[in-house]
Amino acid sequence: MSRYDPATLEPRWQQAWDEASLFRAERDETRPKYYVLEMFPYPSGRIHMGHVRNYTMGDVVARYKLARGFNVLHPMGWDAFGLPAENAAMERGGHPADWTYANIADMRAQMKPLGLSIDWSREFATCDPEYYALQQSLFLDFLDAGLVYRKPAVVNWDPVEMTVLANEQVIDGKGWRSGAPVERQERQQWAFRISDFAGELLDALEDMKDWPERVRLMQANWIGRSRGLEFGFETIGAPEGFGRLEVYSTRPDTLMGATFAAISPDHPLARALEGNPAIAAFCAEARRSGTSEEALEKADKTGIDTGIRVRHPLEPGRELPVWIANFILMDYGTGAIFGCPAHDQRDLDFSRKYGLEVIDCFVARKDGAPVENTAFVPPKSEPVLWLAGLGWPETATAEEAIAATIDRAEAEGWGRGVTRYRLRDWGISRQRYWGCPIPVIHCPTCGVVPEMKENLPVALPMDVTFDQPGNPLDRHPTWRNCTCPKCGGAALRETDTMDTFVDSSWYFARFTAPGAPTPTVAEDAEYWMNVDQYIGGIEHAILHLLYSRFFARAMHITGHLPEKSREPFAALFTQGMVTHEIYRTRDGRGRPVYHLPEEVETTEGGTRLRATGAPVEVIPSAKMSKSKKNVVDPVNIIERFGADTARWFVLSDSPPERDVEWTAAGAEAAFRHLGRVWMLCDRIAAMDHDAPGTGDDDLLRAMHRTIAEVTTHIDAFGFNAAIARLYAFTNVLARSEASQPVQRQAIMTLAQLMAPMTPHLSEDIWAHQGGEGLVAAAPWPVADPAMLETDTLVLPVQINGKRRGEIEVPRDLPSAEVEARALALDAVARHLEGRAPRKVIVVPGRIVNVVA
RNA sequence: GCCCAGGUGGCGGAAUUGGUAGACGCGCUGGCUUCAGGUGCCAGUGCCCUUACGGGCGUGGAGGUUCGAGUCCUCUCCUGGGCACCA
Repeated sequence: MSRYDPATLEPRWQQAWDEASLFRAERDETRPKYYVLEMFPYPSGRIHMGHVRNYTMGDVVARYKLARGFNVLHPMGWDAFGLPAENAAMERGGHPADWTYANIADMRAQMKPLGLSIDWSREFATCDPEYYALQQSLFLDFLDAGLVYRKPAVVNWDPVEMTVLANEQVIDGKGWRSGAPVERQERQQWAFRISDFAGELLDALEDMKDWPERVRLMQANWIGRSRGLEFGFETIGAPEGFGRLEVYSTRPDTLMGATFAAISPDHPLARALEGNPAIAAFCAEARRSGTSEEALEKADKTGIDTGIRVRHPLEPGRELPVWIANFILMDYGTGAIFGCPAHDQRDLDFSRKYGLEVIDCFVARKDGAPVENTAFVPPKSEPVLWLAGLGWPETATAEEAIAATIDRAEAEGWGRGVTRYRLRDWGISRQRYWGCPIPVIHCPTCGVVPEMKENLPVALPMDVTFDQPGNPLDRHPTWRNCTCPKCGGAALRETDTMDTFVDSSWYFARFTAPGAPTPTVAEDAEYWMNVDQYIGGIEHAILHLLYSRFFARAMHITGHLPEKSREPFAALFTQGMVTHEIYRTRDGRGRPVYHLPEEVETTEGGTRLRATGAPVEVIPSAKMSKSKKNVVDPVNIIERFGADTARWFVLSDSPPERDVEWTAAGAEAAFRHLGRVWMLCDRIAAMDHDAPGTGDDDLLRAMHRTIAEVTTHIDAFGFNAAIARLYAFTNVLARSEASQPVQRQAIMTLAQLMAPMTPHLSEDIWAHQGGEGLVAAAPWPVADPAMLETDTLVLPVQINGKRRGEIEVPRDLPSAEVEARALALDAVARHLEGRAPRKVIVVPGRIVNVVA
């Protein structure tokens, strides 16, 4: 008897699939297509268990759909632009392109042994000049269609590195590398007009039933539609040109409680006042904090009185002070608000800090007390008792009061109702080298001029260094120099590159025609689009997916995608992370020291270091991270156990949408199980073909039930539950004494049902049992409904909702008879203690409950 | 701070529309095989009381709806994720 040896078995079958071109996707209008896509990876150089899980899930879907007769498209590529390549160049020298392509080669070599059913002929990287040239042509088409413009936007500027920093690179207001205080700076930025699509992107979510509810909710909140009042305050003492101050509020019902107005430090009025050194100093300080919403919300609320005042629109005699406040965002609304401290916690904190007045507009209907240190903010649909209403009923809800205020403002002409979105336009300019150059030219005579399509790509120069601060494109001796496409005069190239989210916003469309000279090909897009199943991490729930939805619309408007592709992802699945325990000890000074899994051992006495026997603290279920040393390298796992074990384990232990904890014991158990299945196959092959067996029918019934259950679970993405059924069936088969032909049928069906998860082992079993062709190409087994029926049922019998016994009854026994048999049970008689039951509930085919 | 998700045995988790809580796996315990280098097989395993029969308690906590709640409702605690230049 030979041993289960994945190291020899797996490469053999990968070669067989290759030779059969089994996963090569060809357009074929006579067959239904199925496009399954996993979010493509960033080429960091090493695959991790998260990749294994993500791509295994996609592979299960792809292989299953292939077996169900679909023409499957399952491609792979690389999200290859981005900061890490530049950081590597800075730290180690070399060029980002070399680093990136070497990483891609390494990662591809690590992925291939997983045996994924990928059409590798369609592979590309977003940093390929062929890809970004087409992205530049899309940009020009978008520009032409009015979907792109330039606007000033606020960025994190590191004055030492002379570069713009990502939010994650700003730590406590300082640059992560330089340690220099970061400044908020306004720069001209290219932006996509995604906010023009805000309403549409929001409304369309409604129909996207095959997206997770929470992702749709997160996107809806992100887009953030609100209805409010916009109006202008008349100002007193403001500089020339600032006669009115436009404000926006979603709570105009609290206007009578307004006690101050506040503007963003980036508001034009604030800038106009910077002649005052105190104001200039305040604004400079405010701009020093990060630009993220989180940083603004968490920062202490501070402000400065400008000395300017505004007139209350309904009580012209009342004047409100105008403050500059650090928590007002220039990007939202008009960058100016009126503050009503009684009904907004931030405004209240601010008012208490600076001694501003607090006026209650309404109080709770029961025990309504004036506001002290907690703002009164009940749900808008709740009736409240109005102290400062504007003619609406004394117990109106905020919703009613808001509508009434807007109506009145419009009737009296001092304000208007406005629907606004929280969603801002998508700023795509990055002052970085390793990205897709924005194909425009700055001409001293013609201004901003698009590059001509025949000159694309605007290619990144290779002769650059990263040893000085700033963007290498800015300081390149010749790259910027060009001629203006309009007037032919000397001009300069744009040195900003595009946000890498642009690269990933259309790669799924490019996969439908990866070699074409145009971004897409109509026939291919028409046939392959949309992505039937998209799979990726929840961390992309908002940005990547929202940008892609916008991009698909923009590509439709510019003629690159069909109408149906406005929503490019028919179904979305968000998978959880792979986690692992962290092993921690403390050094002499109490600082944490982390240990690799192989450095520790767990016995009855607890977990200890192998080397010293020192006790180790175990922290469960932590995201794998190099600094915590709790990473498991898939390459090592595949070497030791084979790809099928890795695939089986990452699917088996947790529901796909949740995190899975990698454990060495679990991986070993998976390996042992696959070995058992393999030996089972061997045993069945060696059986006497003609010897009589017992229990043929039982085994066949179990087999058909397993087919039905596994199929249902795979359809519902319940891979862990499918695997549980496969375990159970394997146990049944292992104990079966059925005849050889029936056992052979059972093991071959088992191989088929396991094939999406463990494709190599399944091929081997299939071949061993004399199956025809490749199991990967065999049609999916179908359960015989007649074999799923049973003649009798076991019904639990409850007394007052507690299970006390069970009865076995014929399937179609009438309820009255079921009731009689249940009452005849000893346990029922004992609990009734001679009394008649008050009620008996019989749920046919389910349960009997006796109410005593 | 705001938004979202999740809490079920020692562990990962299972459980059509509200209908036998703990499937399946890990771990652990006992036994068999004698395999000496990660073996196989059998049995048991939520907690507590009980020799047994049987009983009580159990899905983060508190209340509620129901013949019946892991599932529905209200409040609450804890953990994880996202927050626009990380990809």
